[in-house]
Amino acid sequence: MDKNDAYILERQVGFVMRRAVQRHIAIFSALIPEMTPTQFAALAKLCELGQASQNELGRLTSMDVATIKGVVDRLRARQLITSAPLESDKRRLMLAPTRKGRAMYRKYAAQAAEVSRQTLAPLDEGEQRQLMQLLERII
Amino acid sequence: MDKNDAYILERQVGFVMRRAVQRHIAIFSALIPEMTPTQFAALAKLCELGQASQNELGRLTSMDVATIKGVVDRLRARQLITSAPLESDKRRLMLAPTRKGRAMYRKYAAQAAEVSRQTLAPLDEGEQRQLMQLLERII
DNA sequence: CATATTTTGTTTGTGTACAAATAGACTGTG
DNA sequence: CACAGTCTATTTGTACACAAACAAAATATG
Repeated sequence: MDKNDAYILERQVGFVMRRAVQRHIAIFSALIPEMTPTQFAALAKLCELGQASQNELGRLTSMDVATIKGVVDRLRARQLITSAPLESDKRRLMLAPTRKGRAMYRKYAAQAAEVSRQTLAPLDEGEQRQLMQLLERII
Repeated sequence: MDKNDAYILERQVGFVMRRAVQRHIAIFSALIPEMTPTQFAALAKLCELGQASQNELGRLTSMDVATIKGVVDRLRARQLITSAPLESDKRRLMLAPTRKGRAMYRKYAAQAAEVSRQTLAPLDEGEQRQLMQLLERII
């Protein structure tokens, strides 16, 4: 194996992305210690939609069925959302934010935007746009 | 709140990075089902170093003490690495890859590079370099 | 030299994340 | 209508990821 072919961990996208996510999560939990990024994502999406079934919410927030279940359980335990089986389709568990959940979302939406700003702070505006566009293309 | 100030989940760096990491991990586990990205990272770094203490390896692979312990335990259970307390510093647990571990690393190093290529495949070469540089700056 | 501090590793608890198996409810097609 | 296939949700098991608390060993400092 040539030296130029050497596998260098620090130069692999996966490794660099993992570290960038770690920093992002650290910023998030410093600014919003009350909940995790995942929980906030689910709550935010549910507030945007008004209501959604559990699987639906999972798909829209990129969480698989087992993951969204855990997130929903924890949000419900904190009374940020409610869940009720749907009459017209007894498989579905319809979710909706509670008043407390909507208040929580409103309270932290600006902070959550600030998390994004701080995460991207080392870059200028053009670079930030570039990074977002490049990331969106490798999803 | 103005419409332009609205919090849009899909436009937050954290969300986009999380999805990009999900795709990357899916590619990794399709190409290298025998181990996880994290395990491969630890094994690769240990093969590069020859030996290292557990905490040292954790720092170099960006895993905290609890995480690296679990990863090391699993690698050791599969006899890919060995661990032994160091005589000269009895706190330290010195790790080293086994012959089997080095063989595993050699076997999959090329595949791991291919994982990076496939992850970045939607981008041309210049864009790939750009993305890597931008990511490295937000770590 | 004695003790305060730091470092290494372990343990426990919580929270993603995904695979696979299961059960119940719906839908489409013959 | 029957029933095959699909969809929703749950459960179990494995694997990161981090915080906090702890013990033992090493180092620094007075």
